[in-house]
Amino acid sequence: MSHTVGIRQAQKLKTRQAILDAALELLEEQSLSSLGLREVTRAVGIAPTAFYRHFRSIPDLGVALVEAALGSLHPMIGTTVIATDDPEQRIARALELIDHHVSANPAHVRFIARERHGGVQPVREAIRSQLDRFAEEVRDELAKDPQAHGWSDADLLMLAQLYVDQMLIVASLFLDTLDAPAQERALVVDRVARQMRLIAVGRTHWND
Amino acid sequence: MSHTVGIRQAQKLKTRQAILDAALELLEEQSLSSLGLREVTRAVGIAPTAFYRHFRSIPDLGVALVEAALGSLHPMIGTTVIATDDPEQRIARALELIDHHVSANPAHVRFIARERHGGVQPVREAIRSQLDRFAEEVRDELAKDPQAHGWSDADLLMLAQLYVDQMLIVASLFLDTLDAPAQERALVVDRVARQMRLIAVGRTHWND
DNA sequence: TGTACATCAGTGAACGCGCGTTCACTGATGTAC
DNA sequence: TGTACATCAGTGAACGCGCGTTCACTGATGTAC
Repeated sequence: MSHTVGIRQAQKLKTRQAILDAALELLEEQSLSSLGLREVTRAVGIAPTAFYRHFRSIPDLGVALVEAALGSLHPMIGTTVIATDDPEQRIARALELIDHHVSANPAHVRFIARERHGGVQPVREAIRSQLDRFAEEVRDELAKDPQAHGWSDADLLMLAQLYVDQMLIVASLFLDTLDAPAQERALVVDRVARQMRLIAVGRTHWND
Repeated sequence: MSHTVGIRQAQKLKTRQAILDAALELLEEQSLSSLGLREVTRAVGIAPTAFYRHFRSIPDLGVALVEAALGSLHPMIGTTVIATDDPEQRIARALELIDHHVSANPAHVRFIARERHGGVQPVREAIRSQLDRFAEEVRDELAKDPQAHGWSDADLLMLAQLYVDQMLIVASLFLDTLDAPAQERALVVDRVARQMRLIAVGRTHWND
């Protein structure tokens, strides 16, 4: 009656996750295009051939990592973009969310930054596809804002894309600053906050 | 009397350049961290061991490529930033210059985009160092502009950094659009022009 | 100008090593009756 | 519930191959006299 997950399937998922975790850790210090299949399985503690039970190749594993890194982020878009009416609080809230995410998932963020323009085409495409989705979702959120009156759909999309690119730049800066002294970190946060403020000012006066 | 360059030295420089060229071409389809020494020398048509007469390692070659890709670009900063008083023409001129540069040096641009966050630390650091110099140079140009009245040095630097980041995003977009139909290309140009326009608007009203 | 020696860019053989992939296998889990 | 068979995640040996690096070398170029 109760169709349990199945011991076999559960174990398989566990191994698959172990492969993803090990790969992500190895990728902190190298690119996907130089990651070895044997290197990964050695880190997991399984035979090299077991890899093929889960992925066809390393690029295939990379595409799965893109999904793991970005797939779960879409629900966050809504809460980040709207948040509050005060622009200053909006910026602070966004930076805080990015900061938390980077601190909690540094390897995921590094992987995306590295492979977005990396040497493995299917992975580049998977990342681009996810980022395009983010831009559309941000645009849809922006459209709900009363400030969006008088904005064409094209203008909303270009602003959304600007925000998405900025989000990645900020995430990458935060990543590079993870081990830096708090003082230096504060300078970076201050700087990106100013940049987002300038964009907000441009947004306010766009239709002047 | 006339100290000629020396046949030996001239030939050595020629081989060195051939190595750099071959590496750059191989890097169109892969990352530096997976580029092989033998792969490069095979493409050049020299023995693998000859590589060591010019570079200590592949990362060392990568650092030389950074210099080749970005070192000659500094003089361009001045002409790009000032150019004209009309903001709209300034944007058009900047996009044109980036377009020309990407069309003329696609492999250089791809290399920088790929390795900026790539898996080879000394190369990442060389790129970052060059980009920091660009930001300072842009800031210095911005400071000369009458529009810079009432701007703190920190504000000028954050704007300069925004411009440099934007320049890289635009270069990367142009690169991805090199083989695209003219129509799609025009859409991308239009979009980034709008984004730069929004930043210009933000700049104009920054001290309101 | 000619000669004798020094330099050094590029060669080619050799090395040990880790790679990705194949294959037949094992044994625990799943399923049909 | 028990039994007999099917499935399939993970194994381990084997393969051919290209890798980075070492070393002693060659022969054209450079230099001192």
